[in-house]
Amino acid sequence: MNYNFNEIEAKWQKFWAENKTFKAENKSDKPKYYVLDMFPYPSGAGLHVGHPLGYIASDIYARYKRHQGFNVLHPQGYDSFGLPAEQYAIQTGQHPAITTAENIKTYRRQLDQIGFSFDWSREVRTSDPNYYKWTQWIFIQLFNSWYSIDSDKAEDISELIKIFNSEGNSKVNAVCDEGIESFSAEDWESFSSKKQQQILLQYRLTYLAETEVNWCPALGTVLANDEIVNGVSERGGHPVIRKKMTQWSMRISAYAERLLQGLDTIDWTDSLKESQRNWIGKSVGAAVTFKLEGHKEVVDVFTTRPDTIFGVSFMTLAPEHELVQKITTNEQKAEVDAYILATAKRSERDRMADVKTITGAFTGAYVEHPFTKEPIPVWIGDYVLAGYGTGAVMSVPCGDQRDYDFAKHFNIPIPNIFDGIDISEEAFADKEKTIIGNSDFLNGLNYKKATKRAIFELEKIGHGKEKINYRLRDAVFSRQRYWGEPFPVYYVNGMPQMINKAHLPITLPEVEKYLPTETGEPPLGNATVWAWCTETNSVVNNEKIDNKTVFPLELNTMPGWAGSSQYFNRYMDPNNDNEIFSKEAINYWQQVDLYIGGSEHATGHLLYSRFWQKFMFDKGYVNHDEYAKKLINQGMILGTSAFVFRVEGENKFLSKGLIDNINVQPIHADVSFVNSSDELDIESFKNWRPEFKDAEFITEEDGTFKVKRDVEKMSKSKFNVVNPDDIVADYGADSLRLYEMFLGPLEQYKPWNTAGITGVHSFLKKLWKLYVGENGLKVNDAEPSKDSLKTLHKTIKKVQEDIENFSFNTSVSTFMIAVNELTAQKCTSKHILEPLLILISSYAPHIAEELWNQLGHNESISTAPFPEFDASHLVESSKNYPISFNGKMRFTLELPLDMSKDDIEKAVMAHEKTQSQLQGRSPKKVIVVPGKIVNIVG
RNA sequence: GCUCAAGUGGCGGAAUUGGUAGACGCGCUGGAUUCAAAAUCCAGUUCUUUCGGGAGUGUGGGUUCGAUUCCCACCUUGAGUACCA
Repeated sequence: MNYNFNEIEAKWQKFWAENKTFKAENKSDKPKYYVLDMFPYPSGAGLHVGHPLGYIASDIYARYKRHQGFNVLHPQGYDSFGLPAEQYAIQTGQHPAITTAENIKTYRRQLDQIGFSFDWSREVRTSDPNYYKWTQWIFIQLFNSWYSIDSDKAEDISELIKIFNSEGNSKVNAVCDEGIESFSAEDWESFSSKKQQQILLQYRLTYLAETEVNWCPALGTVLANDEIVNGVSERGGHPVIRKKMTQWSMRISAYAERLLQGLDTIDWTDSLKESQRNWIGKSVGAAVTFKLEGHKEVVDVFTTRPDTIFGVSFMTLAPEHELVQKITTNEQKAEVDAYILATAKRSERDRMADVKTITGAFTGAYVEHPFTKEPIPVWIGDYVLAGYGTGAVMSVPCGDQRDYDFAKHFNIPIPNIFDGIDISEEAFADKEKTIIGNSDFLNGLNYKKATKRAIFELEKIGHGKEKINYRLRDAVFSRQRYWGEPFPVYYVNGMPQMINKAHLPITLPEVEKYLPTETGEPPLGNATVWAWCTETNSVVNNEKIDNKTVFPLELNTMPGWAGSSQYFNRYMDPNNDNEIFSKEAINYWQQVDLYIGGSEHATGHLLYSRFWQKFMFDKGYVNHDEYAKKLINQGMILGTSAFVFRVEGENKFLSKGLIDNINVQPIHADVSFVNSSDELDIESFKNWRPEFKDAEFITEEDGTFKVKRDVEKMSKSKFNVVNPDDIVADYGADSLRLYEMFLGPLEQYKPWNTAGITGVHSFLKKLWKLYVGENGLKVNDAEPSKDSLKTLHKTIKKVQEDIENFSFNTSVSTFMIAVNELTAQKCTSKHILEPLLILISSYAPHIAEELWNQLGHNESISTAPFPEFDASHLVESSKNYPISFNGKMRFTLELPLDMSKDDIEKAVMAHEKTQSQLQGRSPKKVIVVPGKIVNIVG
């Protein structure tokens, strides 16, 4: 009987599906464990071997936890809204829903053949109306909330209205828009309904505001900051410009501090936490107000160095700063206008690329120093960003290199306020070594004390206060796209209203064109049949829109991250039509215990979802304000591209060794044309593209044509994609699973090399032979040998440690060693081979399930308990214990057979004592590692 | 520039708390089997050597009886971020 992996794998995949082996119940006597994967976007290209890496790891862990007696939730779904499907629809007219459904089918087939233990009864799709109904519902909850600084959480908007009614807004301490006018209770009552709505909008957690956005004309939509790479769109590489538009925004800035603090409570990788910390960008300092001479306005700045306030020799405003026009004197107007025009012309990209050139202009205006009352000139310069802080800085050239360079360039004085520091060459920015001088009441103080004192003095004269600034901006939530969640919003007199929950979901309408309308409205403006409102809160679904009586609906859709921000909670109760999830479900599953996914979502999905979770926590829907206890980032599997070299200007190809000094152009060749010795199959390559048909190929002396190999990201355009379908067909899913783990540490980037898979494949064949001989099963009830018991328990220990440390690569080696040893020992005992199978079943479930079944078990191996480790089997049965000492010397200690671990330790200790006395040293500690040599630590 | 991660054979990578560096796999070399090939099995495989050894985990120092592991400085690569006041 041979190892027929294709037959075995199909058989057990069918069995698991039919018996719902991995269905998780929301009630159990067992402890719960929730293992989550980042759900995939179902792209048209299907899966390549890099995609399942994280899923294999999480599957091993989920299966391990089941063996340990946990009730495991291990769901999977699809993040199925997104731009590629829409772009495809624009090009072909094919409805995104259709292509998405097809892609999902392919993904499902590909995932199924790898043998994952997903509970598919809990599948979610973000583009499914039954799912995005709840995305819309959360949006409404956010709209109906504001952030109270006093209670430090989201509160219901009705509470805020109550406060406005009774005492106005002067005592309201909220995270809200800047510059809201204060009003009394009487004022509030006198306001029109529209004015009241406008004011409330400035407090809501999701709000409509005119914001400067990243507009991508080619894609016809706005993009979030994390969708832009090097000034062009991540998708397609189109140019992006800044543009003012009315957009929905999420007030994530309200949660900046909690998002930062929460990082300390979760077990995520340090590098990922660090990215989030940088993205949130907290800086502690002071807000300082400078009076403008001859104007009633003031200039507010934010600074992290209030201790250097006496070093201020000029102010710098961003060119876009609103005061610039007002304060510029007539003499300076021409120069300032010219400068503003010049900077406006420069794209964001140019500005980023060229940070060395110092530019700026003097406005002619002066502010007054709050303490010395000296006049300070006000400049504008594009090194000050309009979007950060207040868009204005107090420039301290002696303490900040940029201010220093600016001052040098424009011959502005550079007063020195540091004791004993030479600033003739560069600014001095070392806070630790700072001693302030030349600064009135701050003289002689260090950075910390001077900062405290400066803030105290500023507060005293009403010119400033302590302030914490965050780099984190509110997130723009509108997209001018078709293939996304519609907003549950309609407008009355231009003011947004929420559609009643009873009418949800507001489903996507059919449109003829997926491009924006001719008047520039988003694609949903093309709909002629859709949901519409005849009067407030009365929605008619899917009828022809009657333009006379209708209140218009929001035509934007939500961004990609909307659907992925609560999916992990929806998995707990995915088919619930009445609630996003039941109380029972969330109380049982609580939160994700282990989350595995890529680190590319560090400042996107992984930040937004934490924000929504904190909001859901504030509203009492969930029990934890962090949803994922532990997160692991799997590294990417890279492709090994193959390059052929074409002589510049000729249709002639040179083998790798012949290039020398000839001018050649490297061209990607499909990796399927290249064998493991890097030789190109010239015929296949010629037939690949018509232009290569008649090309000339110059081979090496031995007649082969060699390609150059290079490791790159796996991608269709680089022709280095390896399809898991082919691997499964040739070697089986178990081989694929083992090999992906064997490639290297989970979190590391590593290249794929199909040639190496023979190693794990032959391991599986050996494993099969260990159990099955020519006449069927070889396993019997024989007493296991000491050596076999040792092999087994060594393996149990190692594999358990490996899984708990997520070092899946080394357990594959451990299995190989175990099978080799047991084969050499001619082990046939079921007391060894049964537990071994359970260990392997997490990694290679199909073969394990088959052998388990042949051993006479009717239940799936996934229900078997994890074997217990017994250290007593690991005690050396050999007589000799080599002792490493002093690097060079070795002692051999003779000990009786079958000594206990403690006795060995005592014996070694005694021996070591005499030896070390001879050496003139005394030992501190003796370590006995079962199964290994004895170590002495001095 | 800043932050983070990582540098070990021809390659992917092991090495637990500082204790025999290179497990395991690929590749390569030799052998067995075969008419032959594939497959399988066995042996070898860090470098160097006068066959006694010697050197060796990016480089240079340090701590230690002992360092791939800890400390300091530097170099290289990768990732993220970028005029953040």
